[in-house]
Amino acid sequence: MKPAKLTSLPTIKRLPSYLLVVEAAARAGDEYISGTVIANELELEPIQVRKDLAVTGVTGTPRRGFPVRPLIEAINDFLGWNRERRAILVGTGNLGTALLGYPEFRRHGLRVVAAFDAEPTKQGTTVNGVFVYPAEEIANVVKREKPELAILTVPSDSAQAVAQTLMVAGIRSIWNFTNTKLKTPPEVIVQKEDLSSGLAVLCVKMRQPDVPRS
Amino acid sequence: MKPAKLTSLPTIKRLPSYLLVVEAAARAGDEYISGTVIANELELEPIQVRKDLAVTGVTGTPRRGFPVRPLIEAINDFLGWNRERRAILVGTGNLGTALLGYPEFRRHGLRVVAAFDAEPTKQGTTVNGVFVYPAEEIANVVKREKPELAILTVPSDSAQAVAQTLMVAGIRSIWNFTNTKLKTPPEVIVQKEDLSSGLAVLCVKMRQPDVPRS
DNA sequence: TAGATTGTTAATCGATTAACAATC
DNA sequence: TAGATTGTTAATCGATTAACAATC
Repeated sequence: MKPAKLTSLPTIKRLPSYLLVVEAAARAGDEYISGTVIANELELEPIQVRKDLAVTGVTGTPRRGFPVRPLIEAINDFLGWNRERRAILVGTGNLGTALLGYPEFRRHGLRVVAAFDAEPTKQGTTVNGVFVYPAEEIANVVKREKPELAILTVPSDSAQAVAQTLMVAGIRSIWNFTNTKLKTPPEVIVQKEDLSSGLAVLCVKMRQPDVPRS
Repeated sequence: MKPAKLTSLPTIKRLPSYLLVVEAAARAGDEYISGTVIANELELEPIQVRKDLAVTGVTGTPRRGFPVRPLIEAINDFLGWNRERRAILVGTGNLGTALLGYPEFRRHGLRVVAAFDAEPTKQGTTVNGVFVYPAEEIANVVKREKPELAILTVPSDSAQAVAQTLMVAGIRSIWNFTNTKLKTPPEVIVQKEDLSSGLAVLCVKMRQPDVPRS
C-alpha cells in the first residue's frame, strides 16, 4: 500500500481561513460554495483552493461547488478540531492571559485544564477561568490531568528549563510562544509562533512594498 | 540598472532568529560567528544561513565566519529595526494588552504612541503605559501623532469597520491580529498574524508526526 | 601549510499555476 | 442544451540544497 502523500504545510495553514469562509456561507444559509467564491473572498487562486480542499476528501459538484455542511465537518475533521484536546499553559503573563481568554481556541477543541506560574502572587488565583498552580506542581498535575500538549508563554530565559520540566513530566507536544529555539528530542513536537517574524515581514514590506504577499 | 532581486519571504522570516543567535554570541564576547554555528543552533542547513545572510551585504571571512557586530547592525538595518516606528493600537482586550506589554517590540523600534478602545470603562486609562482613547478619536489622534502603522486587535466582527476608519484617517500599514481577511486597496500593506494557522499545523503534526518541520 | 568556511553557480525539490477533459 | 466548475495531469516557478573554487 503506497503511503498517503503528506499534506504540505502551506495547505494546512490555509485551511483555517477556508473554514471561516465556509462557516460564513453556512450561516448565510448556502448549501454549496464554489472554490472560486472562496478564492475571491481570500484573494487566492481558485485552483489553489480546489487543490487544498482535496485533502479533506470532500468532492465537489461541477457548477455548484462543494457542499457546505460536509465541507465544514471534513475540514474540522482533518485538523482534529472536532474533538477535545486537553492542554496546560505555563506562564500567565500578558500573553498567557490573552491566550487563556481567546475563545477561538475553545471552538477548536482546545481545553486548557490548568495554568502554571512561578510568581507566588498568581498561584492559587484563577485567570480567565483557569486555576493557576505553582510551577513546581507541573509534574503532579500532568500526571493527574493527562494533557496532550503544553502552551509555553514564559519569559524567554526560562523557556528551555520549563520545556525540560514539561518533557520530563511526559508532555510530547509544545506550542512555543517564546522566541527561544527549544532543544528537544525528535519525538517531541514543537510548534513555534514567532511574532518577530511577522514584524520583520511587515517592516520589510513597508520599506519595499513589492515583496510578495503571503 | 537591473532591479535588486527581492528578498524571499522565508528568508525575511528567518532573519529575526539569526539576530537572536548573533546577539547571544556578542554577549558571549565572540568577534566572529560562522554560518555553521548559527545553523546548528537553529537546526537549519549552513548553506541556507549563508544564503540568507547574503541579503544583509555583510561578507564573511573563510575559516572565521561573519563579524558579529557588523552583522547585528546589518540585520537590524535590513529589517528597519534600528529606527523608531510610531504605531497606534486599536482594541485593548487581552491580546492588545499583551502586545502593549511586549518589550521585544520596543527593542525593534516599535513605539506605540496611542491606544483606542470602544469600551468607555477603558477610555482615559493607561494600559502598560499607553493612554487609551475612545475609538472615535482615531482620526484626530492619527492627524496629530502621525503613526506609520496600526496594530489591529479588535474583535473580528468589527475588524473591517475599524480598518476602514484607519485607512480614512490615513493609515497605510496594518498589522492585523484578527482572523478577518481585510478588504483593502493595493497600496495598503497588511500583515496578518494567524494563531489559528499555528494551531492547525500543531494539530496535524500531533496526528501525523511526519509532516515537514518548518 | 592544511583545512574550515565563504560565496557563487548549478541541480534538485516541492509548491503553485496552467491546461483541459469530465460532468452536472 | 450550454457553460461554470471540478479534479487530474503536466508545466512553471521559486526556494532549498549541492557542488566546488576561492581564501584566509
